[in-house]
Amino acid sequence: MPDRSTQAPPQKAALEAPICEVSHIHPDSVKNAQAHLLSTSQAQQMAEFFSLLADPNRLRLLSALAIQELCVCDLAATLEMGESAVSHQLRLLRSMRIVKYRKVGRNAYYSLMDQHVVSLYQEVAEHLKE
Amino acid sequence: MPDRSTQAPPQKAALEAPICEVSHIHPDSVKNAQAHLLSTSQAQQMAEFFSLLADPNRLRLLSALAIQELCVCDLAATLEMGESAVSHQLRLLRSMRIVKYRKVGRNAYYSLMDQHVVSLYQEVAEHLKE
DNA sequence: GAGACACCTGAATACTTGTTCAGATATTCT
DNA sequence: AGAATATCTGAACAAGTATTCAGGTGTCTC
Repeated sequence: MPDRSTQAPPQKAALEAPICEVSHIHPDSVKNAQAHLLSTSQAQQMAEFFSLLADPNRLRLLSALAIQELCVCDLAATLEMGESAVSHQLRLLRSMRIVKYRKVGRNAYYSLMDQHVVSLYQEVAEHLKE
Repeated sequence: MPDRSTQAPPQKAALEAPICEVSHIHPDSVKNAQAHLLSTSQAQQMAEFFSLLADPNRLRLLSALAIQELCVCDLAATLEMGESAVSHQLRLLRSMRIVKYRKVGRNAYYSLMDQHVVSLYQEVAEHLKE
């Protein structure tokens, strides 16, 4: 990590002006940062994943499923929300392969795809204790 | 984890009807799940945190800051977005103590508060490779 | 087969969120 | 002091998202 600490920026504007029209930036820093930057598609994909965890109801659903397999109506009763709402949320979680389900008669029993997500949100829970 | 596997639910409706009016649920499962459920406030707080990571531009900002300290105009140039937009996003990240900044003259150099967030999104990056 | 049940789905509404624009603040340089 | 620069901020608009409602599918029981 280059140390530009308290003194002024290394070069005022780089006399040999590059492609960019704005001259007040630090071209070397920008180049270096761009080289390690997350690609747009990667960022998009990750953002979609985090979006799924960015809702209180979905997190509570996951915390319930972390303990035991549950059917939709039990989840609805547990969280005190409508079965339709639960179903919609579960569909989202299913589309990202975070939960799976199994049909038994007219019930659908949902469970976590793996414990990965649980360890993820436990990490965040610890981070928030500070 | 209680195994309700392929056979029918343990009790049809619990003859001694409890507080709830809906009788088709599995009261024991619901109670057990509720006992381990994430509290509303905890879920809310965690959802807010994940929301911050649920945006492509913010993730790209963080990936740039993971490499080196950068000022606002460099970040704007790196991500090819307006300085105002960058500033707004940085304010959000600041409010959750994910980034910090230090003023040098008229520049504001931003950096990560800690590496915690980086390891978090690297975990997700791996999860998405499947 | 008729009816009840558990769940799913699509459309409509209300809410949340990101970006832009215009202007404000603070710092440097002459 | 005045001009230029770097960043910040608030309001307005556009885009995305959650919830509700009404109805649809498949399964079980009588």
